[in-house]
Amino acid sequence: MAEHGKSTTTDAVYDLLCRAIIEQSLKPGMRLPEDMVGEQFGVSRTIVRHALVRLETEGLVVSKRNRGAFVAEPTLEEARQIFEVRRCLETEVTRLLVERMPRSGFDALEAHVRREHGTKGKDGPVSIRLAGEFHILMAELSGNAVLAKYVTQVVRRCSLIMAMFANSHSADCAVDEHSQIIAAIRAKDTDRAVRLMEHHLGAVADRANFDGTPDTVESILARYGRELAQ
Amino acid sequence: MAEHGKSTTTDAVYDLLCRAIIEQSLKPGMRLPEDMVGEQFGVSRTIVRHALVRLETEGLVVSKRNRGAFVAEPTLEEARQIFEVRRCLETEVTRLLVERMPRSGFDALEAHVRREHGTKGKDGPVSIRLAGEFHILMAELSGNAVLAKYVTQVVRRCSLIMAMFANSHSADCAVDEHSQIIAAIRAKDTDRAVRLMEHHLGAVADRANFDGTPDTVESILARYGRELAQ
DNA sequence: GGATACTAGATCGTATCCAATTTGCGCCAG
DNA sequence: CTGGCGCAAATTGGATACGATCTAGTATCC
Repeated sequence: MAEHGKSTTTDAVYDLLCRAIIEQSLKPGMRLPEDMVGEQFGVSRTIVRHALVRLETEGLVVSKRNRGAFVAEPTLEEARQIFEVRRCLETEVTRLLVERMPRSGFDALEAHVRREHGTKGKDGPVSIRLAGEFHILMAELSGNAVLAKYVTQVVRRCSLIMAMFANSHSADCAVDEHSQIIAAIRAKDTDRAVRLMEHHLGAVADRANFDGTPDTVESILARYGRELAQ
Repeated sequence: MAEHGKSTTTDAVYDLLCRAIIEQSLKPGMRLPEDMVGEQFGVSRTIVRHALVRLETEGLVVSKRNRGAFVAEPTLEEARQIFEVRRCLETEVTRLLVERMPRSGFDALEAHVRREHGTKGKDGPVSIRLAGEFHILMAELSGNAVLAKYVTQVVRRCSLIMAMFANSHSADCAVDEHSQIIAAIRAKDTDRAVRLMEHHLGAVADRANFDGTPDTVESILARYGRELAQ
């Protein structure tokens, strides 16, 4: 977040942890002891704490007083709230893009969709991350940096949620929906684009089996099992 | 942000700095040397840096590499973007409140409006803060904590912007608009409530003389003057 | 007068220390 | 064998000192 200056050490640690969490290398609920993290990355505890503070303000980790930091475990209620905000923000992004898509915007979006197709059927975490980055790219093209930052945060938390709740046949089918959204924006059809985006996000949320299915016993036990296995 | 634990020292420093910035005791562009801040509050630089990291991620301060932290000076373009996001988020809050305003919600809102009336014509910074807290209260009543957090951040940055750009007859006239919004929500008139909210935010933005007037020479000089006077 | 080199000041990052609190274990009583 | 009590270990929260690094402003030289 340092304005123009090169990436500071804190930023590097933050980025690494961020990616590790989103790709589910660090699983939800897992502890992040400052000593261990600092030792692994070869930095002091101070830096790790700074990175953890940032991750906490963005909702990817939660820290319990005098107990340390943990990878966030969003509850279903939190997940619902996050998706609500995400729908709100991304429909705005869609509206803005219909109005003012920058010149090379469509090229960038279609290039990304091609990359998504490349990982079709491959391992889940990476395709979840790529799917999220499509939405982040859209937000950045909107020209509103503040909006893009919030979309980035929300999409990342959604990636974490998807990693927790998603069924095996995860987010692949969404790639076609991405293409449709691009087409609607290109056609300057605001209503259709927003409707597609809402449907897309609704589908993503459904795929994470929200409404209806509350926590099953095995999912809870699986989570506790992971924590134990740590 | 610590979940249930008591407020840690970092939180206290963060809150103090936050209020000081919003009430414009710390003026935009002012330097925040870690030594000085820590000395004034009686805490070590470690704590101050944590608080500054949080304030930076929320956009209230910017830190330049090896130069330290400064109170943010939003440009007009940033201000425009922030207001765009704010309108998006707060119309969503309004829609949600029409659907699901909690029981004691109207009492809380009207009590706040009365407090705003109490400071009518008094000093600007405090009434700017109160006006902002009305919107934050609305967001909290929406029942979506994530949405409320983002609204809080955006409103705070708007308070900073208002403090920078607002003319002398600042935000007092907005109190009546607050009452009208409450009435529309109570009547479950979504369209009217959203329209009022958009008009209200538009009026707030106008009051900060956005569109049309770019930076005047005197405002720029005033800012540099403040920085020099530091 | 303008460009370069140098010094002063601050931050960034590290290492180390102490205090507070939580956890987990053992011990003991019933 | 079960339940509660208390103590010790581990970890975070926080403070301080020190070196490295970068910026800014000054001084110098052409």
